[in-house]
Amino acid sequence: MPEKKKHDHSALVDMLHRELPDEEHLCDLADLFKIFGDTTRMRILYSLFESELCVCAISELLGMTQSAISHQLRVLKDNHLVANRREGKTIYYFLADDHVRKIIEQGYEHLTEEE
Amino acid sequence: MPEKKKHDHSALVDMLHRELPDEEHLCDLADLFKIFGDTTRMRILYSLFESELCVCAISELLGMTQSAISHQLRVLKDNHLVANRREGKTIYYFLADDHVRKIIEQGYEHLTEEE
DNA sequence: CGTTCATATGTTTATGTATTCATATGATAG
DNA sequence: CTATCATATGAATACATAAACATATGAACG
Repeated sequence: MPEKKKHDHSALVDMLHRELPDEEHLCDLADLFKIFGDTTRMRILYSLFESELCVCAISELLGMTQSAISHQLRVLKDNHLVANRREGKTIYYFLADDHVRKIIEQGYEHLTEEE
Repeated sequence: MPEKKKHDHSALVDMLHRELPDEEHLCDLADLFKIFGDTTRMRILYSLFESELCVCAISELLGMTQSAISHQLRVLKDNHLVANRREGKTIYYFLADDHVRKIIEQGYEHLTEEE
């Protein structure tokens, strides 16, 4: 039997290992928060709190190029945080889900209660 | 007076500009979510859901070097998501705030309701 | 159909950052 | 005060990614 040296946690570690959710779920969760973790995307999402907006309205509002906004809208759409509808040439984006609001509001609470 | 060309949103943009919270707040919010947006940090936080743990227990549990864990614990601590206490040579880390649980749970809900 | 407007996408570049490796701190025991 | 254990930190490297730029798609209109 192996000598027990130093700080030994094997029992605790074994137990917790059984309790932790799959790595995959935790990874998905991190990936979700990563989407919120960018100022441009956060500003876009916040813009859409009020109402749906077309791409060029968002560009003007945030003072950024249409390309930059389009790229980020794609990320948001791929992750089901926004959706869009077409009206002629114009495409309107809107929040896909009420969870988006809740997640952001929860984060906001953390910040404000901290100061 | 300037000719009105193309798609014009100036009125809408002006209005929304007044409604958007400061850039600073939105940036802070993105920075907060950025912390959750890393698999290692997410795994650490999840480990601490059960109970406080010392650094080397976390390292063993996640199968990562002590250094990597220490670096990430520093990020988490600087952002007030975890706190620690000393007991001799050992330092125990724990969740700093119940918001941490809530934010993660909210994200988890979004993921599960989606599939 | 060819032009124009709204949006999307591919590529490049610059910046941020997670991990590793080496080393430092700091507490305890002897 | 020296050795050892737990943890922290500094520097280097490797990888991810946001924005810019150029170009492509795709709808409407004459």
